[in-house]
Amino acid sequence: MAKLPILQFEEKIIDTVEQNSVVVIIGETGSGKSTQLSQILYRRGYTGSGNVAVTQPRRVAAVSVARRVAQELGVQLGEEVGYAIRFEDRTSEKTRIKYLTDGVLLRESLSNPDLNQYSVIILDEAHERSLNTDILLGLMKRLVKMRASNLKVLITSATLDGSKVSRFFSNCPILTVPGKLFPVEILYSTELPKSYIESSLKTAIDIHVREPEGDVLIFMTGQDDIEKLVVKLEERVQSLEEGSCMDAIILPLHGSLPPELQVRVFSPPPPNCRRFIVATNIAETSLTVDGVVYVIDSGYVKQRQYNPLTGMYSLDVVQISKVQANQRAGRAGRTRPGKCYRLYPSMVYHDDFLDVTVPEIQRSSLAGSVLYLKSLDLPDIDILKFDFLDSPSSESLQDALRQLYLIDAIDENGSITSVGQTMAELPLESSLSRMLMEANECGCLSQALTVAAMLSAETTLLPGRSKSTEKKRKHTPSDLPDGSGWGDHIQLLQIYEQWDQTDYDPDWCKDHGLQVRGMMFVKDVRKQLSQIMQKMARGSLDVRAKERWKESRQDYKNLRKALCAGYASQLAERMIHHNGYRTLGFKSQLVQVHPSSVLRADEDGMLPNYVLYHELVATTRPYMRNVCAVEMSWVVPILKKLENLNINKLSGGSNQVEDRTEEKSSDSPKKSVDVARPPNDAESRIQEARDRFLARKAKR
DNA sequence: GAGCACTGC
Repeated sequence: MAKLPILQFEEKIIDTVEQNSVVVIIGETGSGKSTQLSQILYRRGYTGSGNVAVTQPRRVAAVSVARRVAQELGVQLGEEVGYAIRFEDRTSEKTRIKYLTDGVLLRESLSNPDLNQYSVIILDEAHERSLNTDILLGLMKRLVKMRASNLKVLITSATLDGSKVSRFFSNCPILTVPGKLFPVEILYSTELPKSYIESSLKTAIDIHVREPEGDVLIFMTGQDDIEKLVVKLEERVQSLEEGSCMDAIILPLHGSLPPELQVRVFSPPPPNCRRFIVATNIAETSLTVDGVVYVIDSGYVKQRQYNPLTGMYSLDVVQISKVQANQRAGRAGRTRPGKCYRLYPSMVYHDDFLDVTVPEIQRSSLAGSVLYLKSLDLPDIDILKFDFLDSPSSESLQDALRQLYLIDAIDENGSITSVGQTMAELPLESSLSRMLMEANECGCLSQALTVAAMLSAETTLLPGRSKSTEKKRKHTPSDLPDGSGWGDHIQLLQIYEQWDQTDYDPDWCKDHGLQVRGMMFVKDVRKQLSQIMQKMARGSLDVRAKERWKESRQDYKNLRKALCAGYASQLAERMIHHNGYRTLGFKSQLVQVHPSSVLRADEDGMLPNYVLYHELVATTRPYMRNVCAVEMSWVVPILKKLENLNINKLSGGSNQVEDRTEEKSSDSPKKSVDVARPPNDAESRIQEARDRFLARKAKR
């Protein structure tokens, strides 16, 4: 077996690490950085006083790389080499090299901020810029100053721009290790296509007819487009003259595909047969398909974004970055020289594409992260001045502070409260952590645990979207409990309680259109949460706990009250004459209850005056997803708190921020509630891009 | 009367 490129750099790496606390290592795909760096340091005695930690953004990566390294060192997994991911810790006293997800390292840092069990911390795949990696980068900067004598930090990245990370760490050295990628020829379109599905189809067939063997990987934005293209490809391939070219297999690949269908891409094709894999960006980093020689890149991706001014999430089709385009192209060069067909002109790539993907920290709600950092209680850290590689906007940080204040996690001066301290220890969104704390006071903790666990698995819980959904639909809704009209949280509770009654029968899930894996995940989460809450719980944590009020009333009043405390920053008030709502908060939004909700209207057809919502999503319209009825008397004190909110004080008074709360909260709705959103799919986006491109070309 | 990129504690 050929030596991995990184091994030729062993001396250089050791020399550099010896002389510096922080080193950036740029290693392209196939350099061996993920498996070899830890072994080099282990071999060279860096595990004398502590262990080597290697973080990974994904669970599967942590497990598979650990397994590989254990094999290479000829040891049992869990002994000298182990891994730790949520629900699974395979390490022991003997462990010297530990692979873990970055989320797990953050949790460890909570109970041991100095992380002194480690002598080396390697942040792998830092270029992916996951929210957790970004927070770890900030923490490492502080940690290397404190532990300069006994800690080494290595940051690895696959992209060529290590200078930014190096500058962040006071110009630390950058080592570059070549990868084992074959050259990939890039072919641009001369125009932006009218339809990117048609254009992908044409390119795919051209490759099939003209090019030698090798699989084709096509990047699309989502399930819908993938299914359309798969159908069209099948038609076209069948209409080709028999014997004119080799056989073809067409495989879809996306996250909502059941795992047994996902793994089909790992079995090699029969001889004289070409595979077409039509995939989302799951094939960009998460899954590596062997045998790909041709890549077709539409240049688009679906990205979830959070707007801190409105509290609204949206899933938008956006142009990819140059880094992403190159990552996609690289997928063609893993086994031999390949080709990448970009369905956009090089001018668009150079002028329109961002250099790097907008990091997750600038696209997410930061309530959880801010609470986490506050809970570390680092004396030298001011949250609004925290040293991030890329700072989130001040709007985003203020949004997080407002949310945390409303749910009592921080006080009016921005200091963490004892409630907030406990909340940070729970692996949940802060709203759900707060609900658990309140439920513990209200005597409904066991129910709240169930609701929190069910919401943690929200997406996997939805009825499977098989083709039979249409038929199932007639039976399923009546089979599932209806939340007694109070709303979706109550329904989730009732679903789990029914499943519990069957002793967690997988068939019961299938019969009721629930995903078995999703429900098993809920069970795991509930168990984990119970363990954490055990030490402070005031009542039973058992699903079947008989709570004192349960027999007499079925209005779930205590649970809804606990929910209201948790969702104090996610409340809405119904309009006077119709069933539209306006959100109560910094910037009022006109929203509607999502049609899938089980919230019930009264005999006059009116919905409750006040509701809480789990999430605000802008799809075809602004919707509240997962709502629950609350009472006005619970809302009033929260509104009072909202009136007195002073963002300058919350921010620690350290920066001059304009307080816009006053003017916004008095806003009265002007527009109708039916604010439809323009279409948001790749074909519409490409039309817009095409218009822009043609206009610009005409000018030149 | 809707609609599901991808991760993770």
